[in-house]
Amino acid sequence: MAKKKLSIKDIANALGISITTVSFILNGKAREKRISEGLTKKVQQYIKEVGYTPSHLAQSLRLGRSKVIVFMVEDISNHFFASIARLIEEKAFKNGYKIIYCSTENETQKAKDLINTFKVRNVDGFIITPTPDLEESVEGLLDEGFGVVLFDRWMPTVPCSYVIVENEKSAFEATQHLINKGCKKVALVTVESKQIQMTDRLKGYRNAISQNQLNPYIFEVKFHNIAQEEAYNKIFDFFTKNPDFEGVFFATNYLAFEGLEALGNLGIDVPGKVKVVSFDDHYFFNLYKPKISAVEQPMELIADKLMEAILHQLNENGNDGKPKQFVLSNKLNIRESSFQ
Amino acid sequence: MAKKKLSIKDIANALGISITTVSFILNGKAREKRISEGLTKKVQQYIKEVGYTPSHLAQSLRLGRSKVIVFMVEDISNHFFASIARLIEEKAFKNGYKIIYCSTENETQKAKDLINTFKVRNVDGFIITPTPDLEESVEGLLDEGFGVVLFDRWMPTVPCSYVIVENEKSAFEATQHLINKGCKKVALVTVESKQIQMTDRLKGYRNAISQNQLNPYIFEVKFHNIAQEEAYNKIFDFFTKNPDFEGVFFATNYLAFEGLEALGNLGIDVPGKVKVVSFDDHYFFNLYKPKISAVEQPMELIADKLMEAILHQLNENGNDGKPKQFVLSNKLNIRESSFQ
DNA sequence: TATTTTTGGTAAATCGTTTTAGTTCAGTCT
DNA sequence: AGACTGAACTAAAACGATTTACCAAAAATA
Repeated sequence: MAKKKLSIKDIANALGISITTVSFILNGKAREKRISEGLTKKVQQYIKEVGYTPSHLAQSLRLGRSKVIVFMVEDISNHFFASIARLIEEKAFKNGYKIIYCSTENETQKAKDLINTFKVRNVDGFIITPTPDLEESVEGLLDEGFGVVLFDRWMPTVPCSYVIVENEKSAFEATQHLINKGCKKVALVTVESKQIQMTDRLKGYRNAISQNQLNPYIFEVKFHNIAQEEAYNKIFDFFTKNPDFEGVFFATNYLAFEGLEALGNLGIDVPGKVKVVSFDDHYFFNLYKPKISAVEQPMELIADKLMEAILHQLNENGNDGKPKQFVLSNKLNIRESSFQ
Repeated sequence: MAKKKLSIKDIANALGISITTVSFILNGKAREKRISEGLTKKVQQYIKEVGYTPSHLAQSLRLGRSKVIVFMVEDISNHFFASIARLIEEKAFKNGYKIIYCSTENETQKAKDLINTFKVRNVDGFIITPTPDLEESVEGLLDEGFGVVLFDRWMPTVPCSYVIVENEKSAFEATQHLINKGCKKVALVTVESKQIQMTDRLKGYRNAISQNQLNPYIFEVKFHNIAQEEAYNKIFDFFTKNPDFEGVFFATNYLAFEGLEALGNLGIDVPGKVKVVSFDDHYFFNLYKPKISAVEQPMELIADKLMEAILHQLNENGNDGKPKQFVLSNKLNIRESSFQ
């Protein structure tokens, strides 16, 4: 026996007044619109009594904004993205926003399709980890007045808000750390990707290597959530053919997981023979034996800044039109057991 | 220069016909409503040309359904829930639904608040991992005609659709496996919770123990995402005081992670001295040395059935009013290295 | 030819809000 | 007394769709 939802009209009828009056009172405009205090109290009382709440759908239609933000990431089941999702959700909620999520699998076409779908659905803003070649779509969104904030990666050619971390600097530090610990032959295992967050990590590695007059050894893997096994096999191969490394810097934690398994199965002692550092810290790195050092991204801060940036854009008044761009610092968590 | 979004009225005006006609054509009712084929084609052509798509907000308001499903779990950043989220998202999308997520932190009040918020927002359905004492709220949702599917846990007193796994059976098997491997003193480490998914696992453990005429050793930890350290400390304490166990069954993977770390730090050999099985398989159990055996839930199938159940309820025609209740089988992944 | 049926459409109500532009009535000013 | 002011509300348009009920003209039937 579904209780019918009350509408503002029901309230107005029940009290014998007009819809307009109720609406004014609901929106706190009673004073301004000269509704008498007596009536105001009476209406508020009645509303509380019957538990009326306005329809957000109708409001959205009327006001042209839906209070929905799309959180579009590479893969929502990925630990990093899921954690950010969790933090974002809470902050969004506090500001009256809901979050819809979707995963692009880092496929440009899928990202474009998703953007189109949600544009139509009257969402207000997008938080996006852009896939390759998404510049046009993002520019389109901005042109059409949607809020957009990129994260994890950005687009040098698009003047858009973003929240990223110091990939190059942290990759440099991680590599330098391996070198400081005495590694002469230090490899980088990274994904085959032209995306800026990856090329920056590559740059950081290269800089550290060349500043120490060492030779770079770069191994790129096609990495896909689906193709985990392939990644493992490739890394296994790599280590089989190059057993003389002393240090490896993994550009993502998933690569590190596969790499550690490969090293383990090859019977290579970590950290005795090979020392390891990974980008993107993970609960497991602390649990694993030996503990693995890693670059930790400031999750809470990322989420904070994402919210700040998107709210800034969605706030008609506060929005000065300028994109907000944040570059945050990471923290290299050194776990000495991986270097003893 | 924001392109103004086209409305059905714009289309009608541009072609000098009525809104009604356009609407009929859009909804594939041209034949039925006797719109001539010529005009139909012309309108379709024009719509394609200018790229018009109807406003979902307006449709929702008019039709009373929003094509939004809320995915309300204990914690979206948890690997299990995030993985289900990922699968659900895809399936929902294919059926024209969007997913909004939120985390309850397993707090009853927060869950109730979220339910109220979303009821008001005109969502169509809820997929929920219920917190304790949520019966009334869920009954309320059902009364008001929302689609509801519970998962991970269910409520014996509420006739609601659900998708769960065979907790008791798998816990039995896991415990029996430890016993088969020669463990005489087998402990259960579980969370302090009256929720059915946990009490079922407890039951399974008890059954296996008593069928083998052994003594049960049950240790309950207050577990909270936030209180990880506390869990670790308690488990550490437990093992310190009871160093003579031969087998431990962890009722969740997070407990196992903390437990393994504690065992490691105590210098207790796994699996030499203590053998371990965990509920809820995880990527990491395969990576850990030694590999850890675990009960794997059928993620893909869970997501499938969740979608099936919720769509069944949201489908006016197909809905026979009966709740769909699925109890799925798990798989015990035996990783022999943890038993050698 | 007069009547009915079919064809091809349209006007207007509706969903639940917000907001602009009034309206009514009592009191004040001159 | 007549004009004006302000207080306290309200009617109606708008947001963008769907759908019921209706209509005019042409075709079919009697």
